[in-house]
Amino acid sequence: MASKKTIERLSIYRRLLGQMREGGATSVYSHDLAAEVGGTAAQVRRDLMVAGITGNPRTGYEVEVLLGNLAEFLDTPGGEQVILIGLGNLGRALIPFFEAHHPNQNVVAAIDADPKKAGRVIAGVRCYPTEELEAVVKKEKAVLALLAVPNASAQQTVDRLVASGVRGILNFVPVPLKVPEHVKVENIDMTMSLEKLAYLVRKEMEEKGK
Amino acid sequence: MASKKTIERLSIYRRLLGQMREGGATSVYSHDLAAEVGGTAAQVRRDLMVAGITGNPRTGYEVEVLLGNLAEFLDTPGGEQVILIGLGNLGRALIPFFEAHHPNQNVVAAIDADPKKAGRVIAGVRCYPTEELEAVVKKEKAVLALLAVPNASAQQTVDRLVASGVRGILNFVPVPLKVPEHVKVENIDMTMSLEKLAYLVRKEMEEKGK
DNA sequence: TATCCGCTGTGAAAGATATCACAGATAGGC
DNA sequence: GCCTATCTGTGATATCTTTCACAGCGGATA
Repeated sequence: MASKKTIERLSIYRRLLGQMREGGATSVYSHDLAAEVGGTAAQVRRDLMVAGITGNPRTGYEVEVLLGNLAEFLDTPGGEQVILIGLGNLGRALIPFFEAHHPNQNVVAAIDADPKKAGRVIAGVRCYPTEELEAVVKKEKAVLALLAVPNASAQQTVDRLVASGVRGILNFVPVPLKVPEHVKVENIDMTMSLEKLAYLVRKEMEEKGK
Repeated sequence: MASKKTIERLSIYRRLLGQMREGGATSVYSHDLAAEVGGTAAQVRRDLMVAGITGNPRTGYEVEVLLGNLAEFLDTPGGEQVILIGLGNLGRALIPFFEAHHPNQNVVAAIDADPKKAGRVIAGVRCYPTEELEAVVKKEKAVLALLAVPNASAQQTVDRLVASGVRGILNFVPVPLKVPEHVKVENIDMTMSLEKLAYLVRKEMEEKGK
């Protein structure tokens, strides 16, 4: 029912509302949120409508209530266990990043091909060798995975994750993954994003040239 | 003319074609590319059409030629200089990542608030203190920036980048940035992506439940 | 209690994106 | 040299997403 785009914005609204609450805000209008995220008020209202959230025609939305509604809509009760695969530069950087921001998704273990890393605890997360991937996924009941391995081993790692029961993969590897229908993949494609940015900037500058 | 979505896919096609060339492929059909990226053949043809690229009705597209056409369409001749702001865990991980994949965008310098890092060379990139941001942007003719600073300093850093002449920002900070019209921002919002993934997985599982 | 103002909730319209489906092209077989 | 099978290029169509625009509500005000 709710489109991907809507989910993305709801997540962003929530984060913003958290900051607004810190700042002492108790209620917001759709146009306040819109201004913060650079969208339109109608869009915000439509998104909230899709999530079944309703405000007050005179006072807008109560921040506290809205945060509760968004959590109810977006979050899985109890949260999810997340396993990190690949402890290269990027993989290691991801741990503190997600720890900091995410109460509802928890990085519970890491896997790396380098046997020297097995048994070590990196940024609070225990590391295991690749052989134990299946065992760790099952023991920790990991439903989500962060994939940050070398390109060449991405697909075979994914196959093992899927076979072990992982249902969602946040993919940092610039390779398209093949997964069965019931498994979801979200790609974080930094090199593509940088190319896109370069293209947009060039077009903008050509525009100006005319 | 070409939509953002189209640019994204063209960039992905190109990367794939590079790999295919390694694998010895000399020509591809639209449905080959489609199968690799998980799209439709019509979509691929339409994208290439938008880029003004044309194939042969009998033999498809010649890999070598197609790569050339895509480079001509996507790349700025001479490439772009990129400056990295913020050398925390994430920032440091980004350098080798982009070095590896990107001939056309070059990370030429880094900035960090920690004065201990100034003067050091990290992963081949020289680091400067924050005071020198404007000078470095100008000296290096940086047009693009990678933003990986703490949330609280994101906006003020962006203002300085924009004032120095940066035209595009790849933003890793989970805060919406305010920039003037002529500056482009692409957000890499990992925490949002993880939440989205969690949501999609939950929905999928509920679906199955019924 | 009655009036007013500015917000929400939402059908309807517009705009953007993806898919369909087929005419036309062409390499290869005969 | 002609026929065939199969692909491209692209109007037309369908679907998805955003925006418009306004009825209706509800608190503030007097």
